[in-house]
Amino acid sequence: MAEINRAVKGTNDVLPSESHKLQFVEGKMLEVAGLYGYNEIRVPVFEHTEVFLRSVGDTTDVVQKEMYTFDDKGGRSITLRPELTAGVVRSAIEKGLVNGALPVKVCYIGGCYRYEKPQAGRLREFHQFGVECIGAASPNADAEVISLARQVLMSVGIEKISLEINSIGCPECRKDYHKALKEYFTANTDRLCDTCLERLERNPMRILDCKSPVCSEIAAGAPVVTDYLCEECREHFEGVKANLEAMGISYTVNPHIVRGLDYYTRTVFEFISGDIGAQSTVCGGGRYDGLISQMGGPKTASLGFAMGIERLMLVLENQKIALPEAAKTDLYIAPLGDKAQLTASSLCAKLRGDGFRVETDICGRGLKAQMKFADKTGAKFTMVIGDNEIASSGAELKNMRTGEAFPVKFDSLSDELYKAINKSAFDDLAEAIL
RNA sequence: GUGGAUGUAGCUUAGUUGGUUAAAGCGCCAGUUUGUGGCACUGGAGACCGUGGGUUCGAGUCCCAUCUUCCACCCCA
Repeated sequence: MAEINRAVKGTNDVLPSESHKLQFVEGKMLEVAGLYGYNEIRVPVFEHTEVFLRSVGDTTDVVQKEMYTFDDKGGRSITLRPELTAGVVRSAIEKGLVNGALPVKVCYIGGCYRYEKPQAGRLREFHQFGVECIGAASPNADAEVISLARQVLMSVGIEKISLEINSIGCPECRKDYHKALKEYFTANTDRLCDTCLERLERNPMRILDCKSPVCSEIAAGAPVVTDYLCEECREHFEGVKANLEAMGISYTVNPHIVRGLDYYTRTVFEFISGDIGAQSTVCGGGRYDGLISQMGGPKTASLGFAMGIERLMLVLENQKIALPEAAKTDLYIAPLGDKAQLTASSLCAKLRGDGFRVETDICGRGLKAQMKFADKTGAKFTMVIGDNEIASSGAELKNMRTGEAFPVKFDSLSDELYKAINKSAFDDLAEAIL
């Protein structure tokens, strides 16, 4: 197929028959975030490349080989955001949010771009929902953010998902840990895979989540981060766990979760589903106490998470979790002839003004074809208008589910329709219960 | 970036050992006499058989390349 009618590799179209599901899920995200005091922030899809180099980290795979980077016509190096934290933090510093009332609590929904090889749950354009809590150092902030993520998942109907947490310490205690790790892995140098040999120099913690059987076998016996935490980090981690328990949130400590973005400190966590293939992390996040100052702002303890919306939708699909149906047309008006068409247009305008979902023929089709269309699109009611109806200023309102019809007057149509819709919904509900 | 699988109408597929105008179901459109959907019947539109090469008298069918999609590695949401 020619490029002109082919979507770019790794991109996805959300078709009109599917979009209501996303609207529902995104609505829940914003709603739950609101319950915790988070308001939406919207930041640009692209930033100066430097923003990501400094935050995400120039040793990460994301920065090294996955970014969409280009020079704009003004000679600036621009990058399509591979994640949203960097831009949000940049904005919070630039617009002075970090100098206002703390904590700054924001959430976001938006597209992210990474040049990766697509597979299940991994796209080149994908969407994240996330929150950032800037200026909160206490462990109950960590637990609250985790609770928020969990409530979002539950609000869309997901129950089968596990939470794993870990603490990777602060830069201070991590030094000791890195040293211990290096000693341990250096003793096994001959058996590690090539990439892990490189990691040994740059970031030995990454060896811990290497999937190669040999490396993971070696990693299984490696020193555990949580044994190397300094007193403050240890206390913080204990505080996080105590708060999670107080909120009735079950978790498992997995000392091998190491987030791939450089800015994380102390608490890191993931929500993991076994139902969506190899890309099992639906939500990942943690604390990044050093990031704000690293980006040129004041020293501000902060944390957040990001949730992959496409992955979340995969979980819903694979766990067969039902979502609300798309809204249907309330009334389809079928006119017969030109004069009736004008009357139909007039009635449509009135009803739509009153907030009803109303459709009429815009293809010049015959009555039968119009009824078929109304049926296929799931219209709740139909109404045929011809010369007789114009003369009497009234018509029959037909319930498409039951086939019943009853007369209504044009001048009280909104009221009649309102009643009919409610009665029908009530009858359907009663029928469903019985 | 590395591996494996896939690719025929909008969708799901058939297409025998390569042989003339590439089938079917669903969907779509229009009809089956006078102003009413869901059923049935009839008809119609719609495919350069992913793309480009090659082998051959002849290729949807064989070979090569390339792209897409899918799956895994890697990475991460």
